[in-house]
Amino acid sequence: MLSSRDEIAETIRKSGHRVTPQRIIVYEALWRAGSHPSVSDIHEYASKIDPSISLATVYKILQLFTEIGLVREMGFRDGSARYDPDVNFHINLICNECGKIEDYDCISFEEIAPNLNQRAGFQVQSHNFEVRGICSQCRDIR
Amino acid sequence: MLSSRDEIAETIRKSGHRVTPQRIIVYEALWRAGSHPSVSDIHEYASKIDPSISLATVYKILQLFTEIGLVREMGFRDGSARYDPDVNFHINLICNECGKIEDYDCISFEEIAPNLNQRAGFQVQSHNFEVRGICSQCRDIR
DNA sequence: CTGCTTGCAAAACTTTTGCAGACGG
DNA sequence: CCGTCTGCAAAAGTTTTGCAAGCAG
Repeated sequence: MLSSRDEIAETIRKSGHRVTPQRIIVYEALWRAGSHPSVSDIHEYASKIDPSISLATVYKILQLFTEIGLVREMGFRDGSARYDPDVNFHINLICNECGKIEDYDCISFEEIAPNLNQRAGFQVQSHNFEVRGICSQCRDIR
Repeated sequence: MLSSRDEIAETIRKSGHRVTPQRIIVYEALWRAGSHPSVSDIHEYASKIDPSISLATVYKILQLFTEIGLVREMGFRDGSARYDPDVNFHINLICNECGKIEDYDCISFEEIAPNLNQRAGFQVQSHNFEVRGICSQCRDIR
């Protein structure tokens, strides 16, 4: 995570966009509104800090953050999008029973698909690696 | 792909569900309505075979197929869900420019995350590995 | 026959859009 | 100050639901 507000502001500014209070709040909400939060989660958390922040604004900011690589859009299909502020390569373990999402570290992407750029001519910008199943807690309950 | 209608019917029956013409049509549409089709794509294709098939029915059937492992729900977030009838482990290369989705084979999942079940107590049911970027064609145009 | 499935239409959500006013640099 | 950004409200989609009628087994 980017440690301070200054660092976040710097990243936004460098990408050619303006630093606004709403953007700072949304970035904080991304990390604090629970793990892999939905847009609603983020908006709910952000509203605690600034009740006037609008849902549409949250959508727009998340779109911007995705473009500049500050967050990763998860293809979590429960009707709504989920966001992962950890943009480093990792596996998301999603429990089909309780819905919990856990991060799991594995070997590097380069080891998984060596020279993807040369072989397929594909220039990688982001990853989304989801594995669904039953987590240990839900398995034990059964 | 399951080669014949009989095989598909058998799989559905074995899962404890009824075999209906709509289910057979949707399964065929999954493979023929283009690569990684959306629900609309599938419904459109299915309608050519049976114009009376309803969109709600297609949704319900896709939900069932996902549960019994006959198809994989992709977390492709362009507003609508996408489905991949190839449930074998592979990478989906998604072009951020033109939207094209390509399949890419890589090392096995067991090599990527060895003994996931023992290590994390996670019982894997399905995979969804998406890599976004720019495809060779779009890169050449630039 | 029984009760799972379908089709229809409405409802519930999520996400996008257009615009006037606010404000960051 | 200029041009980007926000908030609002409406619009556009997508997905779900309830129910009566239809069919698979």
